[in-house]
Amino acid sequence: MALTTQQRKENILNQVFQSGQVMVKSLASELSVSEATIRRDLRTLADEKKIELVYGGATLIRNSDFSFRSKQMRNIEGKRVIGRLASEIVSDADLIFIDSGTTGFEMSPFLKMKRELSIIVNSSRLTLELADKPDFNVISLGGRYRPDRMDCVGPLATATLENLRGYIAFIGADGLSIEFGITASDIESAHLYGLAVKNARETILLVDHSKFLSPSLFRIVDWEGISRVITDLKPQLQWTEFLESKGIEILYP
Amino acid sequence: MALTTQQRKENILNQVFQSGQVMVKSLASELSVSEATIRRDLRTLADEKKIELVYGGATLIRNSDFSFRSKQMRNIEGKRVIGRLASEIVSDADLIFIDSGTTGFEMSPFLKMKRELSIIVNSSRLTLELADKPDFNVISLGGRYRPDRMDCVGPLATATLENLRGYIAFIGADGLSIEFGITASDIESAHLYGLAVKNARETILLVDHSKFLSPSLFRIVDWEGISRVITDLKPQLQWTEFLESKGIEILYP
DNA sequence: GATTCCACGAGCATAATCAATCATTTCTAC
DNA sequence: GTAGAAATGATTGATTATGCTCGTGGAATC
Repeated sequence: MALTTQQRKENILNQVFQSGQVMVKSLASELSVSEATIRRDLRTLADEKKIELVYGGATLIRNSDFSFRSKQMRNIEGKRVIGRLASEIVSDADLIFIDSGTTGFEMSPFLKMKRELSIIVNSSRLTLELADKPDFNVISLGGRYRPDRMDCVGPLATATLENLRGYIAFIGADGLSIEFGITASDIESAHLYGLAVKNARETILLVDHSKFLSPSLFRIVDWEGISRVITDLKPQLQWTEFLESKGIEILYP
Repeated sequence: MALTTQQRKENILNQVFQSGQVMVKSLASELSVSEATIRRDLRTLADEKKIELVYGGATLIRNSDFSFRSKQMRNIEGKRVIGRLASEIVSDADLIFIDSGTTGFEMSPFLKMKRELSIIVNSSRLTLELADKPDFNVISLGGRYRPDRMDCVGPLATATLENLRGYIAFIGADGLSIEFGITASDIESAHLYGLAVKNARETILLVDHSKFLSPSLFRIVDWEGISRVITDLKPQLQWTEFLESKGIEILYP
């Protein structure tokens, strides 16, 4: 049988996914091509991160790489620090909510060190990232899916959220203002996260230093619902004084 | 035979949909035109995103496979055919529900030729697959996420579904039984899809021929809610008679 | 650690396929 | 009928795929 290169590669991929491993020799005889061709195929597939080369053949890829960390990663280091600090608040078997922003996403590697967490999310990135840990229970909110942000919002999301209480909410705002409160750059996120805070047992705010004094258009909540703020640098005096007056704890490295 | 350009392209498209793959050489001899003409046709169709060029011919649009294909690729060709037939029922701007099975997933390349669909899903695979088309409105059900099936089920999913009506449901059963009805292999899927059928305006059943006479444990619904059955091979006489007596239309290639 | 075996990658030759171009034919509008 | 446009077929050079050989080096056995 004369297979095209595409068909052959698909065949190889199927075998890899099926049995977790393939060998150059057997593929060559099975597909009636030379071992050189098989090696070339495997190398191409490996370049595309579809498989992983091993001596004698290829295997499934280990790191299910869903991390498109390329764009909009301003101050990624700061967000990672915040993610680590935030994770320290979480205990085994906790019930938490994480919003769909990049800061919350940075919690995931540290959260994976915990055990038996239940995690409410509206982000498909976080779902995929966290769900591969078998003892985690990931609850997706549902709703209208926004491809650009990879999250779900809208009435269906809020309706689902109304059925959930007792969680610790981790919210990453787009902007902060002493007078106006915590803000987001789009109204649907603001509405959903406002409800998330309202129903939460406790709310932790995750904001890197650039968010102070740069409010966005839509208010999520005012300061009443917030119990702690985690950031990457010590805020200015006016902020520390303000937050202290509100009884809000400030955490930074 | 003298075909017009248009007829020839339709013929090519049909072949691609039927077998998933066409080759320049065979098309040229089959349609009695030069290979150059075939290449031009294929390039035009590829420019219209109808097919994808590969070395030696063309294939269906490739779904962005990550590790999905790992299991349950039994009878993938049959499922693709069913997916194509099912898509023909869908019109532009329709509201549809698709379950999280592989058969439903095979509808996606054909659905992408439609416009302005609203699609209710509980599968993150389908979400990611369909959401990159800007005029599509993807509604995710939410609920407890199951990593192995990449879908959401449970009370939160059913609660969200209770808010939605008027859609056409496409359900891919795991098994069929004349006495017991349509069945699934896990109770949570069965419960969710049972509700999906109950609230649907119309329900289309997608089952490849292997599902006939192999019922699973958990009933989704009995036959009352089903208006059409789409399969890949003509069922046995007892099935055609039974479905006819229930007023259920049968579609196969 | 030394030896043997064999997988691997690079380079080359061959064959198949593709893209671009041009001449010819067919279709269409006037 | 004629001119212009579109479609087709053939040709050519470029690209891609494949198989073979050979030198290198990793892996297993002793």
